[in-house]
Amino acid sequence: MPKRVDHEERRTQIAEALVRVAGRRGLHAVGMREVAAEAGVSLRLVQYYFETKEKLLLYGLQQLAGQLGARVAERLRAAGDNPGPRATIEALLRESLPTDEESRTFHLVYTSYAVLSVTDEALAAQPFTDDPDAAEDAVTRLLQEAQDARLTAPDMDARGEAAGLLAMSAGLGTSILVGQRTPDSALAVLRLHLDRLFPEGGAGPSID
Amino acid sequence: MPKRVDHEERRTQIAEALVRVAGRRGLHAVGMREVAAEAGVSLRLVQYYFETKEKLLLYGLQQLAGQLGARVAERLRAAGDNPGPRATIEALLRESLPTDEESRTFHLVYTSYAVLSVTDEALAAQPFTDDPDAAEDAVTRLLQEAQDARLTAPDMDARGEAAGLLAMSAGLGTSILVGQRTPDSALAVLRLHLDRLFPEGGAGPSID
DNA sequence: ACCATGATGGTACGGTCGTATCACGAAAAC
DNA sequence: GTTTTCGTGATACGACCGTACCATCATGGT
Repeated sequence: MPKRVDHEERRTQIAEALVRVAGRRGLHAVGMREVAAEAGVSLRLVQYYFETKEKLLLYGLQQLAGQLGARVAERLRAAGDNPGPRATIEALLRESLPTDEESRTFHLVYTSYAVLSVTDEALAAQPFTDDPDAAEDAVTRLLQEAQDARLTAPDMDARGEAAGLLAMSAGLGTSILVGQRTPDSALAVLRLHLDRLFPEGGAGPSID
Repeated sequence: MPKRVDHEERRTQIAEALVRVAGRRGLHAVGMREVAAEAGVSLRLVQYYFETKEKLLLYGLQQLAGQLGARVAERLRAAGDNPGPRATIEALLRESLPTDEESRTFHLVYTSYAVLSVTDEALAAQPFTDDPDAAEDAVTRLLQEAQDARLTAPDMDARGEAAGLLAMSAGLGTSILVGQRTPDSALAVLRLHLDRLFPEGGAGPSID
């Protein structure tokens, strides 16, 4: 047999090129040829590792979803439980805001996928329900911890608040994306909400 | 001179077809020919009234933004001030949720435009900053009224809370769109937030 | 009655897209 | 050393897209 190439590595390389192009020119405008050029390979190679464009998009989505999951997990682990639930949640939500250029690209492409998945049934809707559900679970857990530690109101609906928090964070992210709001003002809005959720005095050390 | 046709009416008719097609197959997939077929006119006519596709999209966006503004204004007028600020805000935000098929199409296409506007500089970003700003002003005003009537905390940051409320509403709308959340559960989350904003006892009659 | 002109239909053109086909190099297996 | 098979390149094909061009019809002004 001839030289064996790590398929998964190539696929990742190409998928990363896809994400870069999509972030620059919009997911709707990416073509196989442009992805190939961005990845530094020939068009044929893109076809070789992903037989069809649909599969390429799907793989790109999965990779993006994986990155998001990994990023959130890392945040959770890095922050640990030491700074207190409030700071952990704040760090988590801040991560999910398109602040720097990288996360901006990430959010743009992810949102593009989401919009496409509504009409293009080929793009599985799983990542758009499973991942948010996982995030909701995580935030819910953190809120419950805070509740157990008497940091929040005893009658707080942790799951509902988590859902609201994440929805607000997502909405703020979109606002930043379209240029309506600055990352700083979005963060301020988020903090305002968290301040009401965590009555003064019980908050852990603020990270900034 | 030959028969004169109301250009604005025709343009509206074609733009409505555009929105219908975009809601069905995705904004990225709409072509001039399909829009023409949906509107019941020939391709040439679409070209005649909108010289280029970009102008067609722009017109469609403006019309969509106008519809949104009109819908919100109507809500504000219909609800009036009689049910109290809380109920008015709730009605406002509920309107901005993709509940029925019509508003679902509306939100999908509007979101598609928003995503496109990030990379396609041709699509003016104004509607994506002006309209939300107007909505924020309206909600801020309502919150201030409520604050003056001692329905909310005296130290509430009306503008910040309005921004958060709208962001959460937008995020919930997207969740509904991608099938992660049902309209009912989204509404419940919204009410949960409003309940905390408006302490019990001061709320006006609930509308349902 | 007869034009001038707005409205409309039909169709062709250049380009790009995703995909398929053909061909070749190179290295592991025997 | 030959053969088989993976990896890679170049290129062609058919479809569709947005746009442009040309012809025709209908009608209001004179």
